[in-house]
Amino acid sequence: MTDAPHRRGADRTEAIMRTTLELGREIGYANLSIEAVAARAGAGKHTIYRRWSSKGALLLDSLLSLNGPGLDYPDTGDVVADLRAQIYAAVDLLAGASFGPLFQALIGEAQHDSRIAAALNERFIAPQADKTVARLKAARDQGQLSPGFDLDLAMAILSGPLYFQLLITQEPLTHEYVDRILDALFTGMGPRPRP
Amino acid sequence: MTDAPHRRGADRTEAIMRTTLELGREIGYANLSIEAVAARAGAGKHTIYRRWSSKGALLLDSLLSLNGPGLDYPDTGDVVADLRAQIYAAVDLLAGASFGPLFQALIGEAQHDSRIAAALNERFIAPQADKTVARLKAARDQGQLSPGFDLDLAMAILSGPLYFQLLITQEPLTHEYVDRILDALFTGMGPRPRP
Amino acid sequence: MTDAPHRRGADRTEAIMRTTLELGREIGYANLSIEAVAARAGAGKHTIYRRWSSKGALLLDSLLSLNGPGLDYPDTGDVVADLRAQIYAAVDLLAGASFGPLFQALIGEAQHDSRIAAALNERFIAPQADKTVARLKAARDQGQLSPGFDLDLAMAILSGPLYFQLLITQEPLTHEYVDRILDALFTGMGPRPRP
Amino acid sequence: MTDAPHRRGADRTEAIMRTTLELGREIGYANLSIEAVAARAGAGKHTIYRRWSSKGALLLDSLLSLNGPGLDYPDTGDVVADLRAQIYAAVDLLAGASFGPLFQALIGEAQHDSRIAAALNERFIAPQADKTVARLKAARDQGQLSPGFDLDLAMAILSGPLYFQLLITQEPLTHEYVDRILDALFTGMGPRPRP
DNA sequence: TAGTAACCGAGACGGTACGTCGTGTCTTGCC
DNA sequence: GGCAAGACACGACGTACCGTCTCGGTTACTA
Repeated sequence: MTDAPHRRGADRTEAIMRTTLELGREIGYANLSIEAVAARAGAGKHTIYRRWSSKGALLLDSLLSLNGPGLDYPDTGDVVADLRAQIYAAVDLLAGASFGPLFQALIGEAQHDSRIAAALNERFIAPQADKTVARLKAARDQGQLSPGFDLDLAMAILSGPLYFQLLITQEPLTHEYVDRILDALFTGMGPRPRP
Repeated sequence: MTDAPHRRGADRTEAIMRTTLELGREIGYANLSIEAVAARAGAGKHTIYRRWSSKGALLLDSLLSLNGPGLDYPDTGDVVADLRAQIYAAVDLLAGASFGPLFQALIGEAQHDSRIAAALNERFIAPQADKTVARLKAARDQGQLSPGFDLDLAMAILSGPLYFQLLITQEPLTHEYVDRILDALFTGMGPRPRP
Repeated sequence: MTDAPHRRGADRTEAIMRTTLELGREIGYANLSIEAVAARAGAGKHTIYRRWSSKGALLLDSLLSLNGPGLDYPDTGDVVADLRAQIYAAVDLLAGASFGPLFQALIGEAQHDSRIAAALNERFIAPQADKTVARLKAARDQGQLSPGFDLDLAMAILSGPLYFQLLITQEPLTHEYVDRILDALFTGMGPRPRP
Repeated sequence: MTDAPHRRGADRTEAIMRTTLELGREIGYANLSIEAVAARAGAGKHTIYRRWSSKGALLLDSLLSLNGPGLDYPDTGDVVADLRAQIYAAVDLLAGASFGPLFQALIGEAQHDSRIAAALNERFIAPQADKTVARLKAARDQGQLSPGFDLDLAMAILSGPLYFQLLITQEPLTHEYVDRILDALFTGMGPRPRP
């Protein structure tokens, strides 16, 4: 009817991904199995394996199919405000009750499966980082940051502590904590030590 | 004969942990199974399950059994040098060819298993962090850092980017990168932005 | 090609039963395990459990798959000769070197597992008994036996001592012994006691 | 204190056998394990293995420890009445609700374990049979039975159908059925067939 | 419009590992 | 020195998924 070229195929793909997220939220990633997704989705296992090579790949696609909108930076002229807005959004996604645990589990999976790691990087992490770096670069070009400002390192200082908290100490990620990091990055930690 | 109190038990425990590391290095964490460890160690599966509740718990203990010495800070009076030395050591352990992949996989496992996460934190992460914070505090008390210096945040800025690189972007962790972070923390990123 | 309806399934079923008998003869029923049958047959354990609920059920089917022909009575007009022929055949099967031990073990198993007992009865014992009773009935109808002749009891007297010898005293079952029982049944034990 | 030479030992032996019967009646022979008996009896496994070589041997001893009195034939002069009394008693024991299932299971076990079979024969079956044969012999010697009366066969005809019913068809054993067999043996089945 | 190829559900299949249970042997320490 | 307690190596249990495969029964393109 519509112009969708592979109607049946796309339907199944979406149904499977939807089921994956649904089931994943219910029973957690560790208990999730392709077998169970197939059963719940009313799909044959083959139909899943035809599309994805592993549980991780399936979840990755499923999660990425969510943020159709994507997180784009507006450039309001205020770097800090822009970064803050964007990081708030990212934190809400990663640490939110809905899909936070699945995101977290997916990053966990990436530690055993380098293909997942690569795909996760390429399709989720890098785009985010690139936008952050681009926004910082714009600020630097406009003279808001010193010419020697290390863009990549700044990005890492903004992201690292958050992922550290998410993955390692497993404490809740709050907006307040984001503020502290932003503050430290742009205001500094205080006078340098005198060795 | 000797004063060894639980000779038989301790013997098996050590043998199993040794085998776990050996086999883990050979075939990787994902392919590691309790069954295989038992077989290789000449132990019954029950003997393993009696001690550890999961593959992750076994690997955690096995890895922690390695650095009996632990990484202690000398206080040379130079905070930056002391931190650098300690972080170098940590990075060499986490990213080293020997056990780096296993450490990484263990952190991955912690994302699906909250008991592993808690144990990992309590027995590996927190002690390290505490020492770092203590060393920073000593420096602050001695006036080498400003009174408002946020110790915990500094620790997070030192650790976060490293774990980010280890777990997320999966790029190699170098001493040079550690230097950049230390530099950024204590020297600053440059003048603050003018919003 | 042919009319075989469930080719793949039937193939595995037969292969598994064949292996069961083969392995059972080699190592005995007590040492037989579903695990070992699966391994020898090149089958997954699940494939066995899908068909049979226990070792006993598997052996029962395997043994029954043997005598496709079955033991049928010809009616030559001579009851005793007909019975003799049929009982000889039964005794040869039950006490034969090939499968006797397995039959015996199966009857043993039936003592702990009432489902086995029921199936064994229904599919092996009862058909045999029915045929014997039918042959006796024909003889009685033709006036070769007295009208009050107790068919069921006669059947029990023909079978009981044989199973007693097989299962309880574990002495070898000979044709000569069958003859003695037949003789006793139809000729009598001698004059009745005078109380 | 008393003259019992191995007081502690005998105590344990009895306690273990008592527990075996108790537990056997509760959960059935198939589910019975030496481990469970030891636990319930508050005994070490070693203490059991020191005395019995297998579950079957333990149960055999336990069951035999029951009928301290034993079943002795009075010789009232009436063979049939004497036999009837004794067989009633045997049937009540073997098919009784209390220990019948355990007896039955033990006979089942004997089919896989020839040591059990031998012991069962020697200590339970043969003594019974011997007494029966002896009683029959006395009757024959007193002229109550014909000189050619086959004592062993008569014993087998008396026992066989009962065990057949107990072990094979698993129908209840009644006194009425015993009567039918006695009747057939001593009164005959009717006129011989004319071949 | 008929044929035909791809896709699909269902699920059988050979595997691997799971976590549990019971075996029979052993070691330890109490009494 | 017998005993309770239970650790130990071992082997099998029955289950769960894996990833591959075969089977028919629809689609939906192609000729």
